[in-house]
Amino acid sequence: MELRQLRYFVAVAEELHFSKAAQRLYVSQPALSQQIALLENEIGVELFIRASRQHLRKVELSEAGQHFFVAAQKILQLSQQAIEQAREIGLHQQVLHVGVYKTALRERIVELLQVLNRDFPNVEVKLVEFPTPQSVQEAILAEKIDLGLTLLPLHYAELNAKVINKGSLRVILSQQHPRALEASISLASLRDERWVEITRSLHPVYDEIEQMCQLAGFSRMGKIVQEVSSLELLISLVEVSRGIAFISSAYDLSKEPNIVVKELVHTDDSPFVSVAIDSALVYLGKNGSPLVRAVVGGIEEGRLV
Amino acid sequence: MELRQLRYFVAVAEELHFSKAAQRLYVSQPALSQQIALLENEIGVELFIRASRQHLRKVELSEAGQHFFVAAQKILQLSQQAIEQAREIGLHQQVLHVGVYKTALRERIVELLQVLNRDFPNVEVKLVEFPTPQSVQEAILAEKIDLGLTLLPLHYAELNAKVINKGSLRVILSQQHPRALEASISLASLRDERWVEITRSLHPVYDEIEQMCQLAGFSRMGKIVQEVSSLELLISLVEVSRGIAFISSAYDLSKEPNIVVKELVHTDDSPFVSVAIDSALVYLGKNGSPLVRAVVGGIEEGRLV
DNA sequence: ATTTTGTCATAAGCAAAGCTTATACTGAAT
DNA sequence: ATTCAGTATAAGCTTTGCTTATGACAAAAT
Repeated sequence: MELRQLRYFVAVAEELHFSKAAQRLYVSQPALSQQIALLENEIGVELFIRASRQHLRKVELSEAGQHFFVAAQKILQLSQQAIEQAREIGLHQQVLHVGVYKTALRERIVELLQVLNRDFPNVEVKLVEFPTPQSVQEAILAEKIDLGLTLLPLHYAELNAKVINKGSLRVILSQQHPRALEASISLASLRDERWVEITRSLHPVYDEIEQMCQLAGFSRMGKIVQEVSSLELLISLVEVSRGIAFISSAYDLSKEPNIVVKELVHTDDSPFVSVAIDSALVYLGKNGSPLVRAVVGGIEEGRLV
Repeated sequence: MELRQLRYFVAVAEELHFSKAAQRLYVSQPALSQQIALLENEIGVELFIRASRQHLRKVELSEAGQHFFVAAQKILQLSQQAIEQAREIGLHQQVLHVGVYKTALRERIVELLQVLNRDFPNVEVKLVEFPTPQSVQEAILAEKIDLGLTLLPLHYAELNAKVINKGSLRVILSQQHPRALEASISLASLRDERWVEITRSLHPVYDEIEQMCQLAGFSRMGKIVQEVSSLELLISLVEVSRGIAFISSAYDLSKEPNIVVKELVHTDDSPFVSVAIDSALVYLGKNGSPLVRAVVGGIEEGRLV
């Protein structure tokens, strides 16, 4: 018997529905059925009375299943407590320095802080802001911070990354822009626009974007009317219709009143290779502290994303 | 976190020694180290202070590890109780009919009964004896018994088997036999002996043995001075020096005062293909009851063998 | 001091377990 | 009858865990 089977069993017992429980557990329904069957075989007792048989429309707990349900809940609860207790003792008053790329990724930052607060309540988290994605990575190498929340790609082989948000490239326009009301926008149709952009040296994927445009049949060379050093400035310039701009979907712009965000659509006459702008947790590959590894591992389990 | 990791952790915490704990768990030491490392990573806390560092000669529990140890024991105990409780409710007053091949396999029978008594105390076990290995299998097919403890090979495709004892062929001699004191015996050196044997129709591997002898360069044809219908009689005849006989290592003959058991040894001038006489639990492949499946599964886990 | 021994960690390859997609089955509703 | 909802079964693939072999490191022995 394994705890996974107890987790699965409890989910089914609560939902009284295999498919729904499977969804909740983020696994397929057959995987769930299989694990429950294994559990029942090991115990030698049917825990559920299936919907198919017995002209029932719902799954029901058998008598043995009802008792097992209570026991399983208790075991899972104790397991969780055991982990938390060990953390409380072992990580007492530890400090975790987290470097972040600007405030722009604030959605992710908030989620990360919530998870840390829930799972590692005794760890003190100190946020440190950095101006560029790469500067975050440098700070990790220099061991000034334990963990970084920043954009890929990685610039150093010594670093590991766990992607937490698969970002795609979007276009932002001023509300006054003639195309602000169009439902969809293809890349090729932007060939004659004027652009604002982050300075190339600060830009993680400047060249990749140019490449993408070339594939769509045009170049932004000479059409970038202004280069700026910060995202805030970039957004402000788009707001006042200085030009339009590319921006990652990782940024939440819903609170910018004069900005319209457009997804780029693939069309037959305008196919293109999209540029990935993934946000990720970055940390030292070797000699990572147990705390950092636990945090990184826990992120995926709690399905932050 | 999984229960396996807790089981491993408790073993190490009790032994304070990775290698010894690994032995007790029937796994290799690296597998154990790996699982403990995974557990520590998930929790984010070192549970042990390793022997290598800190000039200690023993592994020690860290402060967090000590508390986790108590919790882990409790969790494992509750898990066991949950299974037992479910069995008590679900298998209440069930009867398990176990067919066995004679009393000859008595060692295995005793072990099986002990396991059943420990893990399924509410199940009433009824033993039924059969005269031949095949008759046990027939009784399973006819659903007269739920489970059989008998010798391979299987005679019906509908049956499944779980080997619990890999038997090899041995030779028994009377204590008066001229070779009774020899340390080792090769098959080829038995070419001129006189044999007693079980009647061919009752014998599971009569032909295989003849084949094996042929490979060793001789035949028993005409040298079998008597065929009998029971093992007891066979042994008695060997005792009174009527001849010698092959017998499976599955049988315990230590209490037969006038019998000497000899392992067959491979030598360069007497190589041979050994005949397997494996004892196994046999049961219906399809539609096996949960109880039967749990029993068969539990055997391996408890390492009956 | 150097070698040997004891102990745990690491590495690489392999076997087993679990997961996913696709499909079959079963009773109920239309 | 036919469709629908819900679960089981099957087949293939991926991940996990296990094994054997090797490395690192400190203590004990020579």
